[in-house]
Amino acid sequence: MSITSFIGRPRDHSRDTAIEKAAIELLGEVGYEQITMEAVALRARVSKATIYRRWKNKAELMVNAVQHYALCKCPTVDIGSLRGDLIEVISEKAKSMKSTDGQFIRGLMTAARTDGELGAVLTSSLSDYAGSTYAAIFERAIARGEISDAAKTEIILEIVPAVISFRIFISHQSVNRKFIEHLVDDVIIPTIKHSQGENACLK
Amino acid sequence: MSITSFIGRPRDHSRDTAIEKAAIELLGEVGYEQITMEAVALRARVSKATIYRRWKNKAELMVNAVQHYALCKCPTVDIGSLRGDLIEVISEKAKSMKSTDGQFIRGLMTAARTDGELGAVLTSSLSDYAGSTYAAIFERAIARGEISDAAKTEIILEIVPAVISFRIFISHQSVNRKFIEHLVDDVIIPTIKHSQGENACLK
Amino acid sequence: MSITSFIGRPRDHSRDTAIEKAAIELLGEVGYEQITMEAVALRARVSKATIYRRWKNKAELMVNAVQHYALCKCPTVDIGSLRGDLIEVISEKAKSMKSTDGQFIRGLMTAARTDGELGAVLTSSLSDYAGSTYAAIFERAIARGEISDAAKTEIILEIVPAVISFRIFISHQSVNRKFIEHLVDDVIIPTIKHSQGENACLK
Amino acid sequence: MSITSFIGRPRDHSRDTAIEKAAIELLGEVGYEQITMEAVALRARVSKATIYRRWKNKAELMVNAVQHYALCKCPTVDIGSLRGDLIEVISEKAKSMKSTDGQFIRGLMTAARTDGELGAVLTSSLSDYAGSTYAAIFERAIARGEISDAAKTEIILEIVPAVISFRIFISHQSVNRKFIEHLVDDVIIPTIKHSQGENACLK
DNA sequence: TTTTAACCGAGACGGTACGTCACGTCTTGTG
DNA sequence: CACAAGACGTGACGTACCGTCTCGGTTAAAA
Repeated sequence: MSITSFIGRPRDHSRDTAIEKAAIELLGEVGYEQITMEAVALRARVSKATIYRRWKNKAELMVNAVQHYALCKCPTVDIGSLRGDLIEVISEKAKSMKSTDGQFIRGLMTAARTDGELGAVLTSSLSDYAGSTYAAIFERAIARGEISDAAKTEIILEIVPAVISFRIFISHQSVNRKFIEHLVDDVIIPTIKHSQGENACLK
Repeated sequence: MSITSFIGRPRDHSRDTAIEKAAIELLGEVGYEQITMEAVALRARVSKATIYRRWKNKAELMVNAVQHYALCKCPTVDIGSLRGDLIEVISEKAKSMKSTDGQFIRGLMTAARTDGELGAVLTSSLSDYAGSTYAAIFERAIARGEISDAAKTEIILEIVPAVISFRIFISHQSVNRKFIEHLVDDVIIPTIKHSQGENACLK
Repeated sequence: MSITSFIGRPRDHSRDTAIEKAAIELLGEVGYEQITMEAVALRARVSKATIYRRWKNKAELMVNAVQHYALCKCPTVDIGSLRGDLIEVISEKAKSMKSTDGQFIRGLMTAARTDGELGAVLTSSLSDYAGSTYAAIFERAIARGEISDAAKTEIILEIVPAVISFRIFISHQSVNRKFIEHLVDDVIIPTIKHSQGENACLK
Repeated sequence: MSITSFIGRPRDHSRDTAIEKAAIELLGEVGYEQITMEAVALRARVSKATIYRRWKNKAELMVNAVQHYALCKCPTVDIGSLRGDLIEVISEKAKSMKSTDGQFIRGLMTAARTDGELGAVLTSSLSDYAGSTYAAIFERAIARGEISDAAKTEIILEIVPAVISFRIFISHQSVNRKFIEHLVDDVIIPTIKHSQGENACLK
C-alpha cells in the first residue's frame, strides 16, 4: 500500500537534468538556433526520443532549461554603499549577459514567441532572476540609512535589466563602466531620492 | 563612357518595395521565424532569386525592410507640456509596439543575433526611429522654458523604448496609463531635472 | 525433485493464444507490415514484454501465428468426381486467399525474407495446409477408380497454390470459375493422366 | 515559339536514372527493407529531397526502379528443341530469381501491397518480363513443327513463374535440374499436347 | 537594328534539421 | 519468476526551409 502507486518504468529524472544541462551549455556555446536536438541528445548521452518524451519541441525544452538554470543564479555583492553595490552588480549582470546568460534571454524571447503561454512562465523566472539581487542591495541600503524605507524601488528592477538588455541585444552599444555610472548617478539615484519625497534634495 | 557603365536589363526597383512590403506584412502576421522566403516571394509576386539578388539572406532582408518601414513612422504630438507630450507619445509607441511594430523588434533581435554586423545597422535605424520623436518633444519643452538647454536627454531615449519593450516582450506586463505616468513622473522628469544641476530642486 | 525444477510464477499459456489470435486478426485487417507489436499487445491485452518473452521478433510471432491458424483450417469437399472436387476446393481456396488468408501469404513471404530459417518452418506448415485437403480428394478419386494409385500428384499440390497466389498477389488477375475450370481440365487432369503412363490415352 | 514551353529549371533526368540504378543495386545487395533512402541518395549522389520530389515514398521508388530495370532484361536461348529450350530458360530464370531478381519480386510484392494501384502497373511489367521470353520459345517450336499453331500456351506463361517463385520465396525448396525436368516433362509438355486436341496422344 | 548582358519567374537541387514512429530492450512495482 | 506498464536507445521515415543553381524568356543600353 503505497501513497503514489505508479505504473510502468519510472522516468529517470537524472536525464531531465542532463538534457537541460546540455541545452544550457550549447545555448552558451552556439546560440539558440544553432542548437540541434541531435546535439543536445548526444551531449546528454540520451536519445532524441527521450527528449521529445519530455518536451514537445525545441522551444519548450530551451525555455524550461533556462528557467531552471536561472533560478539558481543570484549573485551577491556588498561593497558597502548603495552606489557602489549598484555599479558592481550591474557590471556583473552586463558581463554575464554578454556571454552565456545573454543567449538565455535571446532564446527565451524567440521561444516565447512561438508559444504565448511560455511568456507568462518566463516572466516570473526572469523577475526572480533579476529581482532578488537588487532587492538585497536596497534592503542593505535601507538598513544603513542611505535611503528611507519609503523608497519605491520596484521600477528600478525594471529599468536596469531593460536598459542593459536593450543595449546588448538591440542597439549593440557597449555597457561599460562609464555608462553604468551614468545610469546609476543620473537616473537610478535621482529616481530613488525623488521617491522619498520633495525633501530628498535637502538631505 | 561613364564611371559605372552597365549593360543589360536594369533592376526593377519597384520590386524592392514590393518585397519589403510583403516582408513587413508577414512579419506582423506570423512573426519572424515563421516567415518563409517562399512566402515573401509569393506575396510580392516575385521569384526567390530576385530576393536573393538584393539581400544576401533572410535576416538582411527583414532588417532592411523594418528599417525602411520604421523611418517613415514618426508620430508627432503636441499637448503643450513636457509631461503631457511624453505620456501621449509613450502611450502611442506602446500601443503600436503591442501590435505590428512589436513583431519588428522581435524580428530585429532574432535577426541581429545571426549576424552581428546587422546589429550596428539596426542601432541607427532604431535610434532614428525612437529618437526623432522624443527629440522634438524636448526641443519644444526647451523652447517653452520648461527645461534648460543643458538637460541631458539622451539617456531618456534609451530608457523609454527599453522599458516598454521589456514589459511587452519579456515580462509580459501591461503598459497602461498608470505605468506610463509613473515612469514619466517618477523616473523621466526627475532624471531631467537632475541633469540640470543641483538647483533643479529649487525650481 | 524434478529434472526441470523451475521457480516463480508459471507462464500463462492462455496468453500465447490471445497473442496469436490478435496477430492473425490484425494480419487480416491491416497487412503484415502495418502491424505494430504495440497494437498486437493492446488487442491481446498483454504487455509487449510478454510477447517478446515468447517470440524473438515480429517475424517469428507472425509465422507461428499463421502456422497455428492454418493447421486448423482444412476444408473438405466431396462432390463425387475428381473434376468436381478439384474445382470446388480450388474455388474455396481462391476465395479465402482473396480475403483474410491472402494477408497470411504476403505476411509469410515478407517474414520469410528476413529470416531464411523461417522459410523451412513455413514450408511444412504451408504444405500441410494446402496438402491435406488435396490429398483427401485424390484418395477418394483413387478409391472411386478415377485415377490409378500410381498417379503422381505431388506436383499438383505445388502448382495450384502457386498459380492462384501468383494471380491474386502478383498479376492481380481474377481467379474466376472459368479460369479454375481451365486449370483443372487443361493442366491438372492431363498432368495426372500423363503420370499414369502411356496407356492414359487409351482409357 | 516553342512547342513545349516549360517553366522553371527542368528536372535533370539523368538523376532519375542514377537514383533508380542506386535503388536496384542496393536491392540486390541488401534487400528491400534494409534499403535506406539516405543510402540511395548517397549512392546516387543526390539529395533525399530530389528523390522525394520524384517518388512519394520508398515503395513507389522501388517499384518504378524494378519496372524500368525488368523491361530491359529478356534473355534468349535457342537449344533447338522445345524441351531443351524450356529447361534452359527456366533454369536461367530460376537462377536469376534466386539472386538479384528475386529481390525485385519480393520488393514488388511488398510495395504493391501498400498501394493497390501499383499492382496493376506491376502486372504488365512482370508479364512482359516473363512472357516475352517464353513466347519466343513457343514460336520457334511451332516453326519447327514440334507443336501445332493451335496450342494454347498462355497458361504455361503463368504456371512457370508462379511455381518457381512459390518454390523460391515461399516453400524455400530448391529449383534444381531434376525439378525443372519434372515440371517440363510431366506438366508443361502434357498440357501443351493436350491443348492440341485428343489426337495429341497418337502423334 | 542588332547585340549583349543582366534581369526575371519558375522551380530543381544539395543540405540540414525537424518531429514522428516502430522495433526490441530495460526497469519498475505487483501477483 | 511472470506480468503490465511504459521508459529507453536506435535508426529510418517523410517534411520543411534555406540559399544556390539553371532553365527559357524579357528588357534596355550599347554598338
